[in-house]
Amino acid sequence: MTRSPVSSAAERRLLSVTRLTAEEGVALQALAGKCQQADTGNLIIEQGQPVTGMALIEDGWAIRYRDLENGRRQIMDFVLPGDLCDPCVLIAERCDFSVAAITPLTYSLISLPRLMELVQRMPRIALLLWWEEAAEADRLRSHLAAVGRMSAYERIAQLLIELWSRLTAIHRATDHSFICPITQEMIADATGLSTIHVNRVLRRMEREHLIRREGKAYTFIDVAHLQQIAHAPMALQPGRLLRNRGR
Amino acid sequence: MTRSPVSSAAERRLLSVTRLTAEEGVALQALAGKCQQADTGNLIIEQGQPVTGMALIEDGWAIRYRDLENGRRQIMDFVLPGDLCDPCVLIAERCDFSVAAITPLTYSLISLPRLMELVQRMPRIALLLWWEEAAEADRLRSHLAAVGRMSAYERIAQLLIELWSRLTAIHRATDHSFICPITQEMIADATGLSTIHVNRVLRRMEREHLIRREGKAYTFIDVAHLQQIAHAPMALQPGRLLRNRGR
DNA sequence: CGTCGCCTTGAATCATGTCAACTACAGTGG
DNA sequence: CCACTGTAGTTGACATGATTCAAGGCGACG
Repeated sequence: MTRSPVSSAAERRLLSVTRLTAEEGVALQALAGKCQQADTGNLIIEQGQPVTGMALIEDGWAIRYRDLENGRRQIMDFVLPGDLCDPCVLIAERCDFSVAAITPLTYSLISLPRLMELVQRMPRIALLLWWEEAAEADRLRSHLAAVGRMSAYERIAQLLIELWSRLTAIHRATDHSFICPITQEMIADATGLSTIHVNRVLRRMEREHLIRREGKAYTFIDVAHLQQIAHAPMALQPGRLLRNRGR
Repeated sequence: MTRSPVSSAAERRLLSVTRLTAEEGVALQALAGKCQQADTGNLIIEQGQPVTGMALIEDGWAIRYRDLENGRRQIMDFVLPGDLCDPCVLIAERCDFSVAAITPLTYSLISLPRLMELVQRMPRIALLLWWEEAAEADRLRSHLAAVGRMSAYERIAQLLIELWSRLTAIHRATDHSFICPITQEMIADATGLSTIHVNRVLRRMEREHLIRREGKAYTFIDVAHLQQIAHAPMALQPGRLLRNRGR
């Protein structure tokens, strides 16, 4: 198997076990060729539509969600810079969820044929995508456990901790502060609560000196306590196949 | 790429887009070599432990779940005959969930090294596993949406419909009846409800002539209505890479 | 024939949802 | 500059779905 810049970028990504770094993002993006913009509210992927490619988020936030009847909505997770938007693209005919930008978004789109060709040439890329899929399943399980079995207070603490640690991994959180461009309604749709109750819980956390908020800026005053409330789990670690990168 | 019985079994599975048939199970099991038994309550996979192999369920039921503090528990999904237990094995160092038999269980275990070797030889196997992973993620998303945004009534209807259609796919449900060896406590842990409330909802469904129950046997009296209540989504369909099986 | 797991039911309680009203602020057009 | 509009956040009063507590039933099994 020959080495190419892309392969090494992917492998570095595996090594770091975090989201893609900006550098790696650029490398993969170079491969993809096309770079696109989306405005707040634009759909990147639409529930039920055939998927045409895979998106690598360069900058900005998106949500992955599903619309139910009655206008109900469940947010599966938040898509951050460096995230691969839908690795399932290679595997499934059409997605069962939508992805929408919630801030202005920069992303590069890798078309399906291009991606398939790449995967044929470098099977390790498929492993990377699979790992991405597994990591998402991992987050889904944590999320499910939270929504199914934890109190509103715990769920929201967990969401805040998760966002903070993911942002820290991509160096978008300084110290114990981060900019979080999501509305309380989105927190509600992610945690399975009502908007109003989310507000009450956030205010309670402020009253209890766990967090501070100024507009979209969140600051953790007592991280340890917050983590304890959230019963914060560890993130998925890569296994042998991805770790031993021998020839 | 050479053809082997295993490869063709796997491909048939892809074609059928359902769980593995008994025949295919036997084929893969032959490959695996070891066949094992587990009693009700035995752990197949333990949360946090390094994974040593992948299990293909031959017969019996299991649950995939996570234990939280306070004795709370979230059941992620039910593992049925023909299911591959943890494809994530190739990808992740250790699982973030447990799998426990809830009936006497027959399964074949494919050890990790064996599996890795097989995947090297036949990359399409990796795609199959990946697809399995994607299908599970799909079920997780439906499950999350149900727990986060649907009423107890809807959630339980959805669970019943899901089990019924999965059992139908492997020919373990006749007509509108099936044997469902799960306790109401498990339904509660899967749907994020209390045991008592699960009971009330089930009784209500009986009163409303939606279902009938005799011990572990469930019968749907009004499937259409039940599906409507459940807002039953379609299951994941495989995409191009798996569908076009050209050379 | 006692014990244990599972199911069932009623009454009281609680967490969370709903409704309604109000504030704050940003954008927009006159 | 103002009036207007819309979106997001905040708060109280009240409603309700779901939980908890408590008690009992029923069948399986040693």
